[in-house]
Amino acid sequence: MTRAKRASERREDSLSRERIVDAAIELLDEAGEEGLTFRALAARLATGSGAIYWHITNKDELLAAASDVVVHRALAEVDDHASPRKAIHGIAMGVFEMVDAHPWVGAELDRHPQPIATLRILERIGRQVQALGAPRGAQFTAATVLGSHILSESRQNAANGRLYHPPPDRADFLETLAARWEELDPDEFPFTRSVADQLRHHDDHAEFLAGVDLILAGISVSSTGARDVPRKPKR
Amino acid sequence: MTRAKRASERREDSLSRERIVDAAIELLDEAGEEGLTFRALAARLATGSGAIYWHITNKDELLAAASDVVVHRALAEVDDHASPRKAIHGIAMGVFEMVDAHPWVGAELDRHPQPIATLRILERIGRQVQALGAPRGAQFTAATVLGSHILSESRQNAANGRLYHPPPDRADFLETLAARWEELDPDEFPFTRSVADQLRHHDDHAEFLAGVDLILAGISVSSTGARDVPRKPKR
DNA sequence: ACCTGAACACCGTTCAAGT
DNA sequence: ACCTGAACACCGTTCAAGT
Repeated sequence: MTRAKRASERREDSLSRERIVDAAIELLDEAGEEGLTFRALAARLATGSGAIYWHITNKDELLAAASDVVVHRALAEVDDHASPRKAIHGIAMGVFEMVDAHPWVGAELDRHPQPIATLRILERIGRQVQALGAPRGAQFTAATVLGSHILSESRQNAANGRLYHPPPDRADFLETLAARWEELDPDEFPFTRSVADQLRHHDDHAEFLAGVDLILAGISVSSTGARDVPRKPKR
Repeated sequence: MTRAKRASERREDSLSRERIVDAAIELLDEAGEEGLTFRALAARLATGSGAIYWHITNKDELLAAASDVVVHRALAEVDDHASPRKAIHGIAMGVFEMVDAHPWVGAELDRHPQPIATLRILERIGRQVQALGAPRGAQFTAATVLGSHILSESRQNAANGRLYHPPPDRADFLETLAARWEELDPDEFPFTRSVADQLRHHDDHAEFLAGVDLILAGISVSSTGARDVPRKPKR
């Protein structure tokens, strides 16, 4: 056993699922989703493209594994021990910054339904929803809504960041966006036009957390409303 | 002018952006995202693949145009004239069913940030948020949160529906999902495991609208809180 | 102006052949 | 058991040549 282990580690440059996934993450971070090809990956690992298939089923599995690693690492750094509201803010910001640093994760997380990485996020949010005292039947809804807000907003932010190369000045970007919205047809887009100007003073982080708090407010209303109902009805 | 118009309509099988987009929608509905290739599209339109490029810039633009048409049609059938809450439910269900019928739209809508189709949805929701009396500064947040919930949940539902071929019995699918969640590591996934059993009696539509109402509750709290603040402060 | 279809520069994946 | 790299069956996109 010790011998077997030593044997597999003897050449630390030998191929392994872990090394492949790490190299894939590097490639994704450097060159984006289109930068991850089996040929480029094989070149980086100094092997043939076919070798990768001995360790990994296909590209989908590779992307899922890469996402899982990145999400896992990001969540490991989030501190849960504050109040539920603060902990949820912490999780939200952790995910936000993780997707900002690895934009491809955002796309991957909802390409497929419920990959393990998404469950990890749901789990961490759900624990805080429980701590918040939400009734049992409402916890799933609450966690899901929080999760989809966090992921959507994170993805949106990351996508905006990578839209142009090189990334323009933040204020310029918002100005361009606001101007575009203001050019929309007044008959078709009255609401969108009416909020366009707010984009000019848009604070991503503040807006993001305001959304989280809006949902938290909804949760606390639902909780108080339903808390009177005993789990096992008396009659 | 009449002559020019007649000339362009003389052969109703001549290529046009509109015909290309319609054919693309057909192909996407029949064969999914991977079914849309320029070769297949050209075959269906009885032309060469290069001809399409005279009318459309590239595949991204084609997907965006196809999504816009489908979203536009779906929203046109939604009735806005009920109470704001009912109208928002109507928009939500309209989007939900549209994505269920055209699963590829769900993926497309958040592949790129703010394509026109997403703005259409935001617009319709935003009008109702205004009607709800949300304060000016909170409208954007409220509409965004509602929009991301609606799109996430719709996409999730559609993705689940297409996961297996042929689609299994609904109850079987939920049972499988619940069982998988219950097999997760108890130390890593206590919350997820604790709600797994609820999946067995999961009602998609009810859960979806419960999420919408949760957010609406949050909006009304924020609104009452802020409504006292006059738009133009007196001092 | 608009269409044709071969050609280009790629992909993911497979597989006989090696060690 | 694990790796190699050529080969297969595709893609999106371009472009000279046609009408």
